[in-house]
Amino acid sequence: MAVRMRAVAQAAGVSTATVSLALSGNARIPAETRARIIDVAEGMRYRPHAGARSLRTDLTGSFGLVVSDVANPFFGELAGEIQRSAVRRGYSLVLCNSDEDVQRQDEYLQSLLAGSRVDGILLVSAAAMTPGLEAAGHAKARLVFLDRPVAVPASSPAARHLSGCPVIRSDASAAVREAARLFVQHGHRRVGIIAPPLETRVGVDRRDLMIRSLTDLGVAPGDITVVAGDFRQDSGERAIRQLLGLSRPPTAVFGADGLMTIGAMTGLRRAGMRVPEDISLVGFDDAPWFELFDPPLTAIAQPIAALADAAVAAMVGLINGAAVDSAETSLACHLVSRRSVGPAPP
Amino acid sequence: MAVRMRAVAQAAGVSTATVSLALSGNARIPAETRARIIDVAEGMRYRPHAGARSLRTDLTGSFGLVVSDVANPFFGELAGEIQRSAVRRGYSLVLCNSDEDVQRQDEYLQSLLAGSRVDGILLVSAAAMTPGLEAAGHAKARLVFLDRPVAVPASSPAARHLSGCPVIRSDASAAVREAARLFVQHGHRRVGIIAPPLETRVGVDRRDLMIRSLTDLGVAPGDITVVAGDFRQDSGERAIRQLLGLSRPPTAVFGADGLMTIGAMTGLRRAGMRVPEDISLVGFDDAPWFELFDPPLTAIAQPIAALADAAVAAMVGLINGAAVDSAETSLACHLVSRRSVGPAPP
DNA sequence: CTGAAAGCGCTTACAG
DNA sequence: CTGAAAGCGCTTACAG
Repeated sequence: MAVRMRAVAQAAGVSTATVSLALSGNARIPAETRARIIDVAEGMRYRPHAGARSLRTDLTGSFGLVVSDVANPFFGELAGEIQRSAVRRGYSLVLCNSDEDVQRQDEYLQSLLAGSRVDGILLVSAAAMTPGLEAAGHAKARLVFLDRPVAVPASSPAARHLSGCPVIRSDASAAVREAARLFVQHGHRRVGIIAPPLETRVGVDRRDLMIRSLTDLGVAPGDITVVAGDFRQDSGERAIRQLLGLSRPPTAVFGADGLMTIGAMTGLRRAGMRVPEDISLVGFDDAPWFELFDPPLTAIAQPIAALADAAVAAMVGLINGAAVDSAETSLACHLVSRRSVGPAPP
Repeated sequence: MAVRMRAVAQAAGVSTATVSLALSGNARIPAETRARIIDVAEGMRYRPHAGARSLRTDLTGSFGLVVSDVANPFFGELAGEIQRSAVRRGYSLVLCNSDEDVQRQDEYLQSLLAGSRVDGILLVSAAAMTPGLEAAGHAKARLVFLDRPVAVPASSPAARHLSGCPVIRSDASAAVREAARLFVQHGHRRVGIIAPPLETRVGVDRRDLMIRSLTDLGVAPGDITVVAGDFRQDSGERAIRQLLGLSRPPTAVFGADGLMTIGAMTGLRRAGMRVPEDISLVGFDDAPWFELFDPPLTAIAQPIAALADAAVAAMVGLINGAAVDSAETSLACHLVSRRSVGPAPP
C-alpha cells in the first residue's frame, strides 16, 4: 500500500542501501546522487516504515507523556505544548492519562518501555515512588520528570539512574511570596492553604513556601491552617468546607493547585461566601478564562510553554546521549493579579 | 535491555514459535503448555516489541488523534476520553495538534499513515477537504471523522473510500431548539449567532439549526444576524463587537462554539455589557467551571465520553475489518441551564 | 504436538 | 563509488 524503500530504490535506479545512506545524509554518497535520490523519495512521498526502523535502530522517534488527565486545563495546555515541541524536533507523542492512579501509571511505563513503543517517557508522577518507576530505573529507561520530582530511596538499585534523570519544574517561590504579601497588605492574618498531597514534593514545597512567606511577614504560624487534597476538584471543595468549619476560619485561602482551586471556588459559592468580601482567594494554574469568573480570579501561572520545551529538549538530549548537565531545571511562575483578593473582614 | 521472546522461550524450554502461538491463544497449543508459557512471560514482564510486530503484521496497535488544540477544553476532554477508551481496547494513542492549520493536518496524515506509525486516524478536520485527505482516501487509510464531517467531491477518485469512513458527531438539534425557546420565552426577538466557519458542516448546521428553531417560534429571519468566526477565542470577541455595532443590535447571542463563546463573554465584559441584564448569552461546549463564570453560563454540552467511545469503537471496527454498518453516528447534546439568559431589555 | 525457516523493511558493516 | 548480505524480533505457513 504505502511506498517503501525498495520502490524508491527502483525508481532511482540504485540499491536500497544507497537510498538509506543518501537519505541519512551519509557523506559516502556523492552530493549529486544524493540530491537525485532525495528528489525521487519526496516525489513519491516516501516515509520510512517506523516499525522496521525501530527494529533495526532500537529507536522509535517517539516518546510518551504520562499525565494525570488532559482534561485538566493545566495538563491540556502542557500536553499541547509538548506535542508541538516534539514535532518541531521530529518526534511523535504517545499520550497517556494515569488519572493519578499509581497502578495505571506503572502499566503505561511497563507497556511503552518494555514494548519498545517509545524512546523515553515524560512523567508527571502520581507518587514519589512506585514499583514501575523502580523497574524503569533499573532498566535505565530514559525518563524526564515533569512538575513533580520523585523521591529516590538511596537503598534502591535503581537510585543511581533515577537520580540522574532530568527534572523540569516551575519555581513558585517569587509568585507565592507576592501572593502572601497581597494577603498581608489587605490585612489578612488567618490563612488557609489547600495543598496538593503532602506525599508529593509539589505539595510540601508549595505549602512550605506559603508558610515561610507568611511568617516572614509576621503572620503567626498557629494562624495558618493546611488542608491537603488529592489534586481532584472534589477535594478542593471538601477542603474549603473543612476550613470554613474551623472555630476561627481563615479570611484568605491559597489554592495551591488548579483543579482544587476550582473546587474551592465552587465550595465557597455553595457555602454562600462572597469573594473577596467575605473571604479572599488566590489560586494556581492560571487560565485565560479565570478572567470571566465571579470574581475574576487572582492566580499563579506556571510557565507552561517553557516547561514543555525544556522537558522535550531534555528528552531529546537523553536520546542523543548528551550528558545531563544539570539534573533540575526550575522556571519561574508569576502572579496574575485580578479581583479575588480584598480587605480582610473586620 | 528489555525481555524478548527468545528469552521467554528459553525460560519455558520451547521455541519462539510456540511462545508466539501460546500468547496469541492459538488452539494448537495444549492448554497446559499455554498456561505455563503465559506464566513465564508474565513473570518476566514480557511485552512484544511493537516495531517487530508491526513489521510482521502491518498492524501497530495504535492510532492517531488529530485535533486542533488539546488546550481547548472540549478537545482536552475529548482526547482524554479517547485515550482511556483506546487503552481499554488495548490501543495506544498518538496525539497531534493541527492548530486548525490544513498544512499541518496533512503533514500528520502523511507521516503517521505512510510511515506505518498508526493503524488509522481519528480526525477533527480543519477543512472540509484537503490534499492530504484526498491522498489518505486514495490510499484507503482507516479514517474516522470526529465532530466535523468532510465534503467528498464526487469527482475525486478517493470519494468512494472517504464517503465510507465512519462519521461520529453530536446532534445539537434538540438542545438548540431548547435554547431558542429559552430566548423567545424571555422576549428576545433579535438574536445574534456566532457561528463556526461556514466552510465546515458544523458551522452551517449549528447556524441553520438555530435559525430554523427561531423562525419556527415566530422570530423574523431579518432579525437574526450571523457572524462566522474561525473557532478561535479572538474571533468570538471580534464577532461580539460586530454584533454590538449593528444599528439594531441583538438582545440575545448564541455562541455556537466553546472558545468563541469565551471570546464573546470577554468581549461583552470589555464593552461594559451586563449579562443577562443588557444581553443574554447561550454558549457551546459546556465545562464544569462555566458554573463559576459571571454570570454562570448557560451552554450546550456535547456527549463527549459517548462521542469518544463511539469513535474508538468505529476505529477498532475498521481495524478488525468489520463492515461499517452506518456511516454516520449522531449523539444528542443537551442544554445546561444556568443564569446567562434573562428577559429582553425593553 | 512442536520446531525450523522465511520474510516483513529497514541500517550498516563488509566486499568488490 | 555502490551493492549483496546479515540481522533486529516477531508471526505463520510448512515439515516432521
